[in-house]
Amino acid sequence: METRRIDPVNCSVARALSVVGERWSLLIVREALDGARRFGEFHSRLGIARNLLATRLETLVTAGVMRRVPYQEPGDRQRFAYELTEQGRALRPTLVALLEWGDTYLADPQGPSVIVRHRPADDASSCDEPVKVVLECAAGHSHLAPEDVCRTPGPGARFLESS
Amino acid sequence: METRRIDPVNCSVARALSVVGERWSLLIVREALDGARRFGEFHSRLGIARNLLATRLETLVTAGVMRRVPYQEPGDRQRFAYELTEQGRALRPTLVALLEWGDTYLADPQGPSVIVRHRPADDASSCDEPVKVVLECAAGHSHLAPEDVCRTPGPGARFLESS
DNA sequence: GGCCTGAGTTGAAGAACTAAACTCACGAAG
DNA sequence: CTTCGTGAGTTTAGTTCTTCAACTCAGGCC
Repeated sequence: METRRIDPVNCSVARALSVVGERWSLLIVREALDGARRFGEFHSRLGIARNLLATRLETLVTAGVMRRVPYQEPGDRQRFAYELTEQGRALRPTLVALLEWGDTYLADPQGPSVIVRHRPADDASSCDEPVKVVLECAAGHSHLAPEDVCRTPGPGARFLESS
Repeated sequence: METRRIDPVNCSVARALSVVGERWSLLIVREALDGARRFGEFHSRLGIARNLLATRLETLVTAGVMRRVPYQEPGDRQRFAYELTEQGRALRPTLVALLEWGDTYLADPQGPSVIVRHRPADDASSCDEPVKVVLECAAGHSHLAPEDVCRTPGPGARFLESS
């Protein structure tokens, strides 16, 4: 029998990248996690072209990563802001993983420009220690090395016959 | 005093994305983590255009994510294969995080097509339980929610005066 | 009314991506 | 020694995506 391979196109990584894999998407999400809400904030923080920002925000809203909400500053007309949905906030681990990778291998000589810290919103138990992303299995083994994990087919796997 | 904001361009996420943020880069790394080594393997698994694959592999090699190594099949001439460096393998947590996000929010109705399992290379302690990515702070608080972390300036931070 | 501001939209030029045909180096077959 | 087959790219032409700059649009303010 031929060895079977998991179809690499029917994969959540590919689907995830089709939503947040475009050039500015993850940076927009990062700024949103950091508190950006308005069109102009994203524009001036990132320096992204305005039309592209409009397109990206629309894509992210359509994908359910962000939400377009009306707001009104006193003495100003109604405008729209963009905020993350729960789905969007769930990208935090991905961004922390990328940040860590960048810090480790592409570091600024000065050191990292950003440190992610444990600081709950209610600030009651202000811990403030740096946060890392770790791989952990369901049996409780933690801090797995990249070599200690492998991909296996799941229930939705399609296969390709290797030719 | 004006509130100071961390310069969002001088950031490891942005630097990381400049290396692996292009359309196919992370999928190439994923296939490499799954054992792909040769030009044709990447090409047929991903369906990426050949010229683009050549360009991406060159970019990844230049960036230190992959390495070009000569190999020779018996009765064939010498060719080149591409394998991940340690820097490339370190992208595993990023890919697991993306996979998890995709599984959670963009799932195939059949269920996930890929499950990442704890299975060390030497297979001695074959645990095989599914692996997740978790946020953990240096004080040992684990399984932090996205809301429980925040970004703070590090030693290499540049600031922008908000205008 | 005329001016200002934030939030987009439009349009032209340049860069990136796709697809398919082409080249190249070698080993094997005749 | 000539031809054929194969893996690994390269070339080229066409399409799509990004960028940049200029323009529009709606309301508030003078």
